[in-house]
Amino acid sequence: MVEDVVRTLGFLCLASRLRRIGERLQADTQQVIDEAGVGIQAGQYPFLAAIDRAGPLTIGELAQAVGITQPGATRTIGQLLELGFVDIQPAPDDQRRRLVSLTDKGQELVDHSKATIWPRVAAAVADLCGDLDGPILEQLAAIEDGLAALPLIRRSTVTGPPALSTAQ
Amino acid sequence: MVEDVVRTLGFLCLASRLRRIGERLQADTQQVIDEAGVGIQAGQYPFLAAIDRAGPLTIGELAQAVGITQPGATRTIGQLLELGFVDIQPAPDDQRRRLVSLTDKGQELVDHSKATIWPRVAAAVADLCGDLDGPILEQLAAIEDGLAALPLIRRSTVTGPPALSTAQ
DNA sequence: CCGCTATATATAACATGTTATATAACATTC
DNA sequence: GAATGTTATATAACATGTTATATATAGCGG
Repeated sequence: MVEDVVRTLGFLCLASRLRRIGERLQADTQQVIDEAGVGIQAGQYPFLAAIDRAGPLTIGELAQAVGITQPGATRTIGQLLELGFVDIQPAPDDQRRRLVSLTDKGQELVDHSKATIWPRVAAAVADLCGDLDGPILEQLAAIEDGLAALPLIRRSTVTGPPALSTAQ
Repeated sequence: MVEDVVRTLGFLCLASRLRRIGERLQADTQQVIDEAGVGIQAGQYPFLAAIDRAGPLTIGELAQAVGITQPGATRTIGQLLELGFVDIQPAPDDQRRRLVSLTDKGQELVDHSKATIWPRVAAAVADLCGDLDGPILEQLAAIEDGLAALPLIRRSTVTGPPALSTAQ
C-alpha cells in the first residue's frame, strides 16, 4: 500500500485535498440523487435552489450565487433549459440581461427535492461530519476515513422523519 | 449583492463548496509557484513529491499516492515526462508495469522547491487556516473570507526563516 | 445624435478530473 | 502448453471548472 502524499503533506496540499474530497463527496451525493430517480446532476441543484430562494436571477447573478464564473453558469443554465427546468427571457429594462426562472416542472422538482432528497443528503453529510471539531486537517482526514468506512448513500437511509429541514 | 447559496445551504452543498474552495486555493497556490519562476503546475507537484519520498513508483502506485484515478495519473506523468522531470522504464520483472523516476532535473526541482516554494506555500496556507478550530462549515467560511481578505500570495512573503518544514 | 466606454452574455480553447473500454503482459488451470 | 482469466496501462469520450475574447446592448460626453 502506497502512502497518501496529499494527506501526508498537510497544508502544502490542502488545495488538492479539498478538491479531491469535494469530488468524492459529490460523486457520493450523485448516488443518492440517482437512487431517488431524479434525472439531474448534483452540480445543477444549486442553480435551482438559488432561483427558488431569490426568484428569477440573471446569468451573472446566478454565477455569483453559486460561486463559479459566468461561462460556467451559462453552460449549466443551458443544460437546465434543455431539460425544461428553467425558462429564460430578456429583462424588460435591459436587453443584455437574461432572467432565468423556474418552469412549473422546475418548481415541482425543487419542491419534491426539498421534501425528500435534500434532507436526506444534508442528514447524510451531517452524519459524516456534523460532530467533528478541531483543526481542519484532522477533520478532513476523518471525513475521508468516514467516507471510506461507510459511503454517503449508506448513511442516507431514512429511518424516520427527515432529520433536517432544507437549508441553513 | 446576491446570496451565496452554496454557503447558505450548508451540509447540503458541502461537496460543491469543498471543490470550489479547493479550486480557488489551487489557483492562489499557482500564483506563488509562478512568482518563483518555476514552470510547473500546482497539480503536478504531488507526483514529484511522491516519487521523491518513496522512490520510483508505477503509474498505478502514483495514482494511489496522489488519490486520483489511473487515467489521470497517466496523463500527468505524460506531461512531466514531456517536461523532462521524470523518466519512465518498464519494471524488469513485469513488463506491464512502468516505473516512473525523477530525472536529475526533476530531483533538482524537488530539492529547490523543498527549500523555497513548498515552505512558503505551507506557511501561507497555515497562516490562512492553521489556527482555525470548530465545526467544519465555520472553518470553511473563515477560509473563504480569509482568502477574499488577503490572497495566499500576499501571505507568502518570506519575512524571516520559513515557518514550516516541507512536510510532516 | 454620434462615437466611445462599460456591462452582460456567449463562445472558444484549455485544464483536469471522471467512467468505460481496449490492449498487452502475466498467472492459472486443465 | 493453449485457453482463459486477471492486472497494468493507454485511450476515448465526457463533465465541469477555468481564462480569454467576441458580440450586443446600455450609458455618456461632446
